[in-house]
Amino acid sequence: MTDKPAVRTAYHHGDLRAQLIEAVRDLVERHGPDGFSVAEAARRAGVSSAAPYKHFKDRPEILRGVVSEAMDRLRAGMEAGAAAYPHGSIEAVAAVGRAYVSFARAEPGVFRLVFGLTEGHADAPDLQAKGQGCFGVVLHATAACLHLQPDDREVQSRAYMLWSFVHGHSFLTIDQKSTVASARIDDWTYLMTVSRAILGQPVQP
Amino acid sequence: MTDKPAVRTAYHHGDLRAQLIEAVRDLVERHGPDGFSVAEAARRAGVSSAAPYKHFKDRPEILRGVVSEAMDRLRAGMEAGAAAYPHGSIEAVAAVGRAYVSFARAEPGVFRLVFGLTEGHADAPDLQAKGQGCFGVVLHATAACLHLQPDDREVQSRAYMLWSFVHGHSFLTIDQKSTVASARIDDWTYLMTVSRAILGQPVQP
DNA sequence: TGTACATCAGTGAACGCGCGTTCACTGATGTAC
DNA sequence: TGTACATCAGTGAACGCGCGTTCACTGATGTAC
Repeated sequence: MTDKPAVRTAYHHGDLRAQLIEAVRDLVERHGPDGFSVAEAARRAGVSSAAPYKHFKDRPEILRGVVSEAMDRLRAGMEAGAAAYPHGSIEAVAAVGRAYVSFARAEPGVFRLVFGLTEGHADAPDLQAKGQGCFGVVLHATAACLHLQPDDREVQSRAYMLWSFVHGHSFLTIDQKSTVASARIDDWTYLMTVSRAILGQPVQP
Repeated sequence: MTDKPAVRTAYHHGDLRAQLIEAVRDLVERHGPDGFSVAEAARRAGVSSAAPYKHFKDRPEILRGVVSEAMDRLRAGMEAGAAAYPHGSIEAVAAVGRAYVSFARAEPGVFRLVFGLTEGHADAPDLQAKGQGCFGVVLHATAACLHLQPDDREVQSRAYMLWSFVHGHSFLTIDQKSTVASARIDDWTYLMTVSRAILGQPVQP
């Protein structure tokens, strides 16, 4: 009950909490969203199987920790993508999508976990807020491109279309379903084509 | 080793194999892709926990059975969707997408399983073929709409775009992520808008 | 600087549980004569 | 039609396993005086 924030690095272990999250992240990556156990994560962090319970209430809470951390990275990637191109350009929109797809490709297990969280009910307020934050990046890039405000109906619906699209492509890619369509083109051409198709049409008044 | 095909309905149990698949389907629906056990499925079917092994080699094989059956239904739904509108119309394309989204909404757990199968490695040839069959429905509707052949590059890439889109929308819907975008419009308007955006542009020679 | 004390991260043993899979078996069904 | 036999779907008991979680504990660290 001190007024110090929870900085407290390097206590006994160092930073077990962060190491557990990293261990779980890795396990999820290797064995899928449900392919991890608290025991295995503890083993990897070099602690007893009871130690994790000093940092997390139960198994789902650990999963939520992993998701939270992953969403931070996803958002950072999307923002970096947008920032790499002129504000308001279609390229900036496509780059946000590219960052999304890259994340999915780099960490398919975690990506699946982020969007398939059923056990640790994903309706936790902080996760909900982070999701909103990620969509906000798409929303702003879209708004800038259309010269409208982010809360405009037209912006909302076109941003959602882009999101659906990129989300679907991400999943099909990591599930290797995209090989079903034989004539594949590269990501960037693809994202630009779709962004143009969705943003390039006249805005209805 | 008789030359009879494996018809053999109503033996001892009746048709345990089908009942097990149905039980697992239901469990996956209730508890997610990994939330089922062979034991629980057997219990539901009213047999001992060893009985399933007379019909399936192991746990993953049961899952593959569920996926196979689900893909049959998905394809049938898509074909029915296409058939409900004039051949070559944009409506027919949108209707294929609508069937896909409906399937995801009706059976989110199974839908996730179909596309996230990691354990029972989804590269089984029969499942691969069924996936190809589903995409074929999109491909044919797209080809008819563009007055081109299904193996045309342009058709392939536009069909894949449509698929990405519908696939993403399906996932976002069942994950309730689509509520993040506040200004939601109804499915049909949405599917028609996107189909037009993707198919309505001039075909490059 | 030194001492006494409070804190709390991590221990290690234990629990009860349900699981996947195996095994030798039983007994209903289909078939050949 | 009746009998003998082969088949094989389903049984029930058993196995070893790893899991999630709990509990009383210990001992290193930070802090107050």
